[in-house]
Amino acid sequence: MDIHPLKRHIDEVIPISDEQFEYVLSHFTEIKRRKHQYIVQEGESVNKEFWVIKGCLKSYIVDHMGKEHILQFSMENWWVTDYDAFTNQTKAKIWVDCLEDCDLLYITFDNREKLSREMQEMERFWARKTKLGYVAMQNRILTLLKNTAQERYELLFSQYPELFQRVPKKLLAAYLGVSRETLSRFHN
Amino acid sequence: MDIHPLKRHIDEVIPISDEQFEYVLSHFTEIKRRKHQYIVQEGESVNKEFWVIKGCLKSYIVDHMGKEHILQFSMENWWVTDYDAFTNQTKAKIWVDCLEDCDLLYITFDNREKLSREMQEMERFWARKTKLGYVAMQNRILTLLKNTAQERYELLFSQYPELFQRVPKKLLAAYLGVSRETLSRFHN
DNA sequence: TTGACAGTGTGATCTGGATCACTTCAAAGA
DNA sequence: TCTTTGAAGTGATCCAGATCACACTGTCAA
Repeated sequence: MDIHPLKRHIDEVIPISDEQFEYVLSHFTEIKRRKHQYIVQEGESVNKEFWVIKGCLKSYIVDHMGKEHILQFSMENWWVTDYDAFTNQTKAKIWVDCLEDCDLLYITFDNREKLSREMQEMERFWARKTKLGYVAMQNRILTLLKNTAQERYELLFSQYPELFQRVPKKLLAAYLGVSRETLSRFHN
Repeated sequence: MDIHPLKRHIDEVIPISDEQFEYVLSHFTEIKRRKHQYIVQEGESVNKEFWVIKGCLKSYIVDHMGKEHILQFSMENWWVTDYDAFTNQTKAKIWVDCLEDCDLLYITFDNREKLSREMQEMERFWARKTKLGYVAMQNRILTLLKNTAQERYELLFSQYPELFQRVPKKLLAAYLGVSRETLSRFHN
């Protein structure tokens, strides 16, 4: 019998029983979104955190020149929302939209708080996820400080080769902080 | 009577009783370090997290050209360690050293785990701190992607004017990802 | 008192990567 | 089918910021 992908994901950090997982899952809602649809829009309040069952999304801001800067790509098993707006319950400063048709699970802010209070396992699970995210952000800062554009490109390629199959190169450029023309001149 | 600065700091997030705080504090140790001394060294294992009572420190890496890249400055009321090494119990990839004589409190990894298990308030306190740190890292990434060197300089100045009094400008340059010569030509 | 060494400023030059302009190709819609 | 739109490559030019070189000042230790 199939294990739910979210259970498998949680088990990697903190093993929980089937009963516990059923309870956890009852706090989530499944939704489908099509390519080009938004799940977070700048200026709106954000009371959902999403988990990607299937698909690929981008989180980004648009600067005053109209240029996109990508904060994160989210594929299968990734969590995504505007964490600033979500954790501080303020208005979104970023956009999150689907690069492909997506199957998603979401949990509301209130349900997340509730689950965290009720189950120390989930509190610890999310704490651990946030720590790992923090470290990942820190490493990205270091990469921006110490590596050239081409080195950053190659690092991304070695870490997430599947991204290069699924995402247009101009978006990779917007993630790496390079122009699409310069990125197009790399490697090959 | 004086409130302990760490209690004041925790209370800002989650109010706790004096008795609870006494218990929390019993898990910390106070130490003093002089200017130029390290509290975290690359290659060593990291089983302490520090809280700054007084002083100023820098966390940084040294790249293959011998150039310093600063991840963070830590002043009064800041937490600091190599979080990658600390949370994953691996070897440090960064250096942390004192820019001034420092008074510090530290908690060991085991005591932190213990406190988190025993007091949901502390688990929540640290969870919240990590989330705020995550958001701060994210904003720094966005700044590196979308702002010019001069804009980053001005943003830093408006956010942490006291840094400019306490820290040599070449270190601010190493934090902002600019050469010290270029930084020296900004503003005045 | 006298080096030696930070920290800082500033001119001159160089360069990685941005910007602009155009082309080709493929997929999507009417 | 035709047309429009987006992805991607590439040449030509430009520029923010790096690098190199040097000067000036203050501090600290022998």
